[in-house]
Amino acid sequence: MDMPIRTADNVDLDRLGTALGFLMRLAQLKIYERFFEEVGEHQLKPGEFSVLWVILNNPGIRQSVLGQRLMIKRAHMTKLIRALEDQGFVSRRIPDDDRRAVEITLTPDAVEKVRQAGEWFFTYEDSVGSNLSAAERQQLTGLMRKFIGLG
Amino acid sequence: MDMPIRTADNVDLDRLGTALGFLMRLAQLKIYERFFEEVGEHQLKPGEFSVLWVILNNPGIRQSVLGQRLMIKRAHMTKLIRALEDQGFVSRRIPDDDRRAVEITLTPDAVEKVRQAGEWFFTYEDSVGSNLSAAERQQLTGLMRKFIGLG
DNA sequence: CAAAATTTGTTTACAAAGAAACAATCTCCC
DNA sequence: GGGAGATTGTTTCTTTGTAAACAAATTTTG
Repeated sequence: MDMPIRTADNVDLDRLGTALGFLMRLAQLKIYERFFEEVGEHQLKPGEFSVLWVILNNPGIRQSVLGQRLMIKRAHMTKLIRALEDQGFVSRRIPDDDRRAVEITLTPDAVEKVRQAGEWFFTYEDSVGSNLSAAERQQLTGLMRKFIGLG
Repeated sequence: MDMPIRTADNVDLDRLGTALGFLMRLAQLKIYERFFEEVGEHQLKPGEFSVLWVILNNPGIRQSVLGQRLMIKRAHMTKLIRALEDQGFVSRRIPDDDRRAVEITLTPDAVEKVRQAGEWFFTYEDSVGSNLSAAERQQLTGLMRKFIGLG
């Protein structure tokens, strides 16, 4: 009878509780939070790592393409790349091909660093969704890929 | 041979392409982007709406509990609630019970507004994931709920 | 019961991300 | 070839969200 809600479990989300967009926002926040609890200050944040990983696997990729694939806006990408350049991770090159564009490559030093970062990053990623069964987890991954429009 | 990646579809994500955390970040960005394309400036942003919706369904809920459920940090919640109060959507009340806490309720005017906002909000939410079959979509919703630890 | 520790919310200072305006280059089409 | 329009990246300004230090109230504990 009109008792104020005192614990998060008692909160009635109503239709919000089955709204996909809402659920995904929650999921992402949860993953991000646990990432910092567990991986802590392992120097590279998820956003930075994903940028570096994609550059590792696609040397010479253009800034615009990188941004499209990772859904990072141009203005923000400029800042990210500059920061990574300042840290000596990447180098930029203007192709003769199209002198507006910028091609990004890992520096020789960074190649090994990023591979190593991949070790713990994917170890963490593999632990995401461990409250699901293996089958469910795989199903979820597949559905997410289809949802996004990958593969 | 060594041709720079020119289109997003050609980008090789390698293991990142099946990493759940990464996929969810992408999914959420995609949903958010489409939200603004389609719903545009329908006055209420997703974050604001979800706060108001939860207050509607849990009158007198405490700020801290609201934050826990929606994964919004205390500092940020303070700002959100104050903004909503300035717009006349919510009122705050200090319970005798615990004079540190704040109980939030919708103003009488806001109740109808939020119900109406629910109309278009959930219409949009229902359209999320329409590139999946109905069965897949339902499966995805269920897996997401389990993943998050709901229900 | 009183001091210590915890919880709740606010404030201030900062980081992450986006929007809009801009400059440079390139493409298209007459 | 030469302008109109599109693309690419940068800059500046604003929004959104977090972190850390704080104040007030509450709970715990010796």
